[in-house]
Amino acid sequence: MPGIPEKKSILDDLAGRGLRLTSQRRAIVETIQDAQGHLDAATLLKLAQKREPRVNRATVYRTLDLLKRLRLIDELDLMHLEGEKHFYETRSKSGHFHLACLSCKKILEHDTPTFARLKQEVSDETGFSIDVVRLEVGGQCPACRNLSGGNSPLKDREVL
Amino acid sequence: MPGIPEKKSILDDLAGRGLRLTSQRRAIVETIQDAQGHLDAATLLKLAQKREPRVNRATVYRTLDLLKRLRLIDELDLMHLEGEKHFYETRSKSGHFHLACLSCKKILEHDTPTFARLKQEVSDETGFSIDVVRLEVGGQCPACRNLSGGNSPLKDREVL
DNA sequence: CTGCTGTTGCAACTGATTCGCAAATAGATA
DNA sequence: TATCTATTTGCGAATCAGTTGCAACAGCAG
Repeated sequence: MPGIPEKKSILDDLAGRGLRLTSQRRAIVETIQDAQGHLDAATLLKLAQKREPRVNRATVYRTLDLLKRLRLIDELDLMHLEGEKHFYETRSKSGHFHLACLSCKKILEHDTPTFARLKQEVSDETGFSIDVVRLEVGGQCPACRNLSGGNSPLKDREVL
Repeated sequence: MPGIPEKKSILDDLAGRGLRLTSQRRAIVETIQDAQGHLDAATLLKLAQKREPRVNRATVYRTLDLLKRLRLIDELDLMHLEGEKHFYETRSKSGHFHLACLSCKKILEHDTPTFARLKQEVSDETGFSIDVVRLEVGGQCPACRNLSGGNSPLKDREVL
């Protein structure tokens, strides 16, 4: 069973497949790997350009698409809290899932053994070979629950 | 604990909140409720216009947004198999999740008790009050696995 | 160092969704 | 039933994320 790619290996992986290590790809990949949070394409472009000013928007999208298809990164929607853009993280961080607080917009990462079991069960029960699992939870974090007075998280006046 | 809205009750729910039951809303809501599969906004527009020709695209989006915020429908991404559009289903069908075959693009609905347990655990472990859970699995269905000769589902030549 | 081929930049394009505003109308009220 | 008014709608333009065609560029194998 192949291991999940480690910190520095995405570029190695690309090279190993005969793909060219351009300065643009280097900048983009390193930006993703060094990033703390979840990057969207526009942010990734800006950060990558600090390392290599010649990075173009189209190249960012093309590289993200490449890394996605090679399963070196995961694409997240994060419950569309900030519009329809996507977010990305290295696959090495995989295994967890994301909780989005609909009030304060914070993203929390979480994991529990049941998640792994669920994946196994789904595979067993359906016969699917699973490539990607995207689990996203939207709700209200403990802090925001308290602020809103312990009420149901979404009252009419907040919703309408 | 309020029950999950039943077949005919979305319009009642809207009325109960003092929202106006326009012919457009009726057409859109009934279309969603009567639909068999998963509707995207464009398809919903076309189908709703068969019931009420005066339905406009903007109204479809506004109504979907309203129903989403009232938690009467769920929004799905279905792994972006067909572009970036979203799909919708009534919340009464909730509880299951979706498996998308990356080869034949078919969508399979599935459920397993572990899914419910997972939600409960997440809530207990994180203190989140959960409003929406979106679980989507991408992979290859049994039929497509056989067609591709039992190999790993995504070989280089398919990916690059 | 050269050439072949994979990559890139550019700018125009697409497709989904949103917006501002004037006109229409559901539903409460008289 | 006629009237009133806040809500909802249609329209078309705008936005936003992501994509594309093509000529120029640049890894890297030889």
